[in-house]
Amino acid sequence: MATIKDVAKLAGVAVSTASYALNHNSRVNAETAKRVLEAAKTLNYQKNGIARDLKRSKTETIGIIVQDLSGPFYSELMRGVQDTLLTHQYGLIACSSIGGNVTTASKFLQERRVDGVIILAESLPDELILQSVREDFPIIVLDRKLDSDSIIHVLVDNFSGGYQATQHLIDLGHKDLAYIGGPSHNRDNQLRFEGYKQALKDSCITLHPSWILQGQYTREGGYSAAKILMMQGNAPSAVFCANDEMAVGALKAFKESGLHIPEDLSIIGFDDIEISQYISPPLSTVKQSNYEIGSLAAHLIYQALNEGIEGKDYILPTELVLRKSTSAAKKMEA
Amino acid sequence: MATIKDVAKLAGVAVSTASYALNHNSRVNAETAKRVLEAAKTLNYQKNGIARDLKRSKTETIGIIVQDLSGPFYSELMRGVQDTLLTHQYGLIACSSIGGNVTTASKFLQERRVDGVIILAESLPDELILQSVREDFPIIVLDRKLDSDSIIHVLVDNFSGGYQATQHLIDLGHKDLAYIGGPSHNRDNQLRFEGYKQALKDSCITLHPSWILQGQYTREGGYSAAKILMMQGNAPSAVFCANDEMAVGALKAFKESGLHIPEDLSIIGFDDIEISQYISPPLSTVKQSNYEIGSLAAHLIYQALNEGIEGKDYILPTELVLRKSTSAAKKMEA
DNA sequence: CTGTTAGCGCGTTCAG
DNA sequence: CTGAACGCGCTAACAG
Repeated sequence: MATIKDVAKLAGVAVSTASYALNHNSRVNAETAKRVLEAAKTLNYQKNGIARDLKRSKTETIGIIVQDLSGPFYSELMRGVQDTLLTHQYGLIACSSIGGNVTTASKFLQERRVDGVIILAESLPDELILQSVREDFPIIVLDRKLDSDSIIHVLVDNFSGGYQATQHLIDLGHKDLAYIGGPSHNRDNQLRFEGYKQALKDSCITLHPSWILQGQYTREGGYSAAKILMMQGNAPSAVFCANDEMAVGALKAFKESGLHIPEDLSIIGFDDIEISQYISPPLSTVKQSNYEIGSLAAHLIYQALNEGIEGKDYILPTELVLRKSTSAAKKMEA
Repeated sequence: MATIKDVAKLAGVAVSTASYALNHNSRVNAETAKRVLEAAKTLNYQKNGIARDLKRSKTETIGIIVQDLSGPFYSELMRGVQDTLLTHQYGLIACSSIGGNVTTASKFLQERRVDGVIILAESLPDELILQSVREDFPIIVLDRKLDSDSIIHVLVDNFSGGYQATQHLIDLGHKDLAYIGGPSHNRDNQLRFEGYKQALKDSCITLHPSWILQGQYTREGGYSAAKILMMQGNAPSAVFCANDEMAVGALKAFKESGLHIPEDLSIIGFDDIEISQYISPPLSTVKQSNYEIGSLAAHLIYQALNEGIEGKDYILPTELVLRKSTSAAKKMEA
């Protein structure tokens, strides 16, 4: 447990000199520096990063709080964050929001252990975030909209995405449009649903309550929802699933029942997850660039830390990705 | 950026008193404590965790270094770690090993920012780990075996797993057993292969070199290996794939060639990844309990920190998971 | 029993 | 190249 003092003593210099030498500051004579470095090696000296951070009052590290470290969080998003921070020489550490408010999440948020945080954890209470607002501590929230202009939001335009997906089906001539949604309290889901409703409204199509189903955002949920839909008798001609996972499940259910996709029924998802392009037929979907979200979040945090920005909100557009699971409606009246 | 000093000043007490009050130490009179707490609230005081850690020389946080924060790392394992640390009131932060040795990984390892680390990142150089060995800093390595008795290893018994899988096929009457392996330098793969060879030997079955193939641990690799196997003419009656990914690929290849699994050919994998149970037929495989590994790792680190243990190594057993991709060999000679 | 003084942990950095 | 202050909170020892 050698400290810089030990190194200095062994090298026969002052602590300050040792510090300069160890940080390769040129004001130290090469000879001396070498002696210091050797002493450090001999003693197996390792700097105490905590002391350093304390003194410099910065950590050059950003924290990201995710719902569950063990869950499949958005990997593209994480990659975007990582890549961007790396170019700015910032480190990244992640923690999960589980465990009440004595967790690492609150350490990140309240105890200055990181220079800024990115939050992607629905279960983290609003209050905890709001309480953590303070000068010069950028907080980027990706999973909700909070009422504070010290918080920067990066969100996806879920409403438009839902609208786009629905409008696409309508454009193909579909009028009987089911919606398989995610958890009802989920904000993203609500907005996608709003988009769906608005699109129907704008085309004067009446919403059919029995075609509004819940699939919990899971593959199994989508599967069951699709089964229910078929059991009801009056099947729709197209289905908009609020995420791709459910769409995959629903697709399976429809295919099992002998329906041909997209000939008999069109299906569109949301998210553009990886397998969407591999399943058969490849899934049409609405894409949100998670990499871009992550990268933007990281970029904003860097800016906030180094140049300063006003707490602005960013809403990223969604993009329709058309593959093979949607096609023109059959002419029923023909 | 209020500090404890400001709080003390506002409350009209000494800094030490403020500290006691904030930590709910009973030696401070309730009245005074209340004044302090109020002052803290007024000033929106938040303790500087870094200063605290520095003084106490411990962080009560464990770091886990994974290959890639954005990749699909073993989620069950992470859950095991999380659960266990939580019960001991330790925090967990994760970082990835990418980015050279100026990364957060080295901050974890060398700068005392965490009380201990768990490593699950093949790309992290051995030297970096070895350099980081020091008194009272537990390091648990899950992905390799290092030559230092200050390092604790938690590994899976890959040899036995390979043996089990092979023996299972032998028990079913198979004698023509192919092996589709992972990267040859990969330790896990080597051991699984050793297990395979040993099992053959113990049953006096000669190893057939043209049935030993390489699939790089990827689905595509497994697919190609299976194709090659079939092109060779003398197809085996059973295949042991060193991981499930390759087994999935191989299965696809065999099915495409019109083989019926398991009637025409038995196939067994390794890892028990999630999709193994969903594919058709569900894959028989060798399971390693990742949750258990994670939980054990966390437990060991806690013990090392609080009670002390000798750097011992732990090898966890594997378990055969029989599903539908293996069945009795056809009687060729009948 | 309550509150205060003072030193510590460790590295950084300014004035000399 | 060095001495000393500093960042901030903790805590042992002491005084009232």
